[in-house]
Amino acid sequence: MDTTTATRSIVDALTKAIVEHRLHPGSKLAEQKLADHFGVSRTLVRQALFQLVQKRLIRMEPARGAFVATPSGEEAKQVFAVRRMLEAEMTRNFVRNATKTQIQALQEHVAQEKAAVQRGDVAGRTDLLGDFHVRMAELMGNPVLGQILGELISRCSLITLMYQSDNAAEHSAEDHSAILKAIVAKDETLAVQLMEDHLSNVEASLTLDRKL
Amino acid sequence: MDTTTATRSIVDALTKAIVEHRLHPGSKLAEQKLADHFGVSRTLVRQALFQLVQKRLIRMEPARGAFVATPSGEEAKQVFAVRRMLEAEMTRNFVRNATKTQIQALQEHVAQEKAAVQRGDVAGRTDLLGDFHVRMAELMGNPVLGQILGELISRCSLITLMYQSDNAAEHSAEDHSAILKAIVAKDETLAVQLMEDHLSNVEASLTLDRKL
DNA sequence: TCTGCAAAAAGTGTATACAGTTTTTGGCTT
DNA sequence: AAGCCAAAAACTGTATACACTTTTTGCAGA
Repeated sequence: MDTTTATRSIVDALTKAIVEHRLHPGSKLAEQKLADHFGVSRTLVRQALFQLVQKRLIRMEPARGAFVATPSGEEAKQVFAVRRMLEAEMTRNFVRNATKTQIQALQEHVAQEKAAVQRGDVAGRTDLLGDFHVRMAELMGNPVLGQILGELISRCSLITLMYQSDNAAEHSAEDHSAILKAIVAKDETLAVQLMEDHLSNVEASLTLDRKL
Repeated sequence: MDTTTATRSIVDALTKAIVEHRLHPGSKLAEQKLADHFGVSRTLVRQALFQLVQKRLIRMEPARGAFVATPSGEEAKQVFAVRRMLEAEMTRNFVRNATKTQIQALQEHVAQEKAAVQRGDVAGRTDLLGDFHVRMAELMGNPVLGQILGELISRCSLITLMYQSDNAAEHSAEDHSAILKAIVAKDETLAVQLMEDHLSNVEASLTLDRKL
């Protein structure tokens, strides 16, 4: 197996674990334990950890090791600010250029979201709600944008875990539905506005200013 | 020295070399040679190389090694598209919120650009022209945005080297000056428009569709 | 029981070793 | 002289070794 693949699978596994909240913010990530778990040497684990540092999902302290990241409230606001910039324009472009097939793909996604909400599947729901945004970026045929957004959204899953005050994020599925409706109606201004509002709502539902 | 610092300095040195065109797209980066050059073992060099892969400045081929990236024309367009999204909004926010001190800082930067252009300092000019955008992002007090933009701009320096057809980018200093003038005049719409046009001009000055 | 401290254990940071692959070299054939 | 193949060299991918740092453990003293 080439190094890229081996390291990549560790990065993916750890990313998944963090995004799905199986690893909590602040948790220690001991290299040897991870190495044993994945059946490889520390070398590959370290390579993976360094990549996760760059994705801002973990931090490394000199001689103390790696820990799941604990983004500050300030950082959270910045992440949301960038997301609004990117996703507003993304939405605008989507309204202008999306094909029927692409819109249909998004509609199916939203249907899945609703199903997850209805059956109380919290993990699946969280996953799908983030995926909505990534999916949209991918459909735009701009992988550069898709990758940046994907990373920002990963960070958001840490942020929401740390700062969620209530379950206001449950409205997200409805927000997505409304955005999609505006897209279908080719109402560019409304779709953009709804997307911005949606992201602001998610941010507002967090208590980013609480003291630590 | 903690690992972060050691590896970081290698990443920075290689980044600088690539951005400043001392390492050309496609060049082989042999690990042992780099290790000897930096006076460290291959271990640290490899860590640095992996980070550069994530920054999209190099690519690694299985069992063949690392090479300076050769971004495709398509990728270049995507990078510029994302830059327009981010920098348009960044400019809007800047007009709204920038303090006198911040505007002054940008004015001094533009003055430096003009000086570099006037004395024919190509390397310094290229550096400063990219820095204008990074500086603006930093002044906005959003490091998350700053970092993303910084990486996109690094990639642009590879892109411009590969696809530059003429020296149309020489107009950039004037563009920056015009943008700044609109900012001073608090003309939000104009400033945003000029920034978008500026980025489109830079992109248009490249021959991104040429066959390889 | 609680505090402090020293020894031991565990963990990180870097270098090196080694297996497997790719590239280069050099000679042999045509 | 050009092309081809095998041996050698160079290089990558992973594991391991080792020095140094941090954390834990366990015991002595108050």
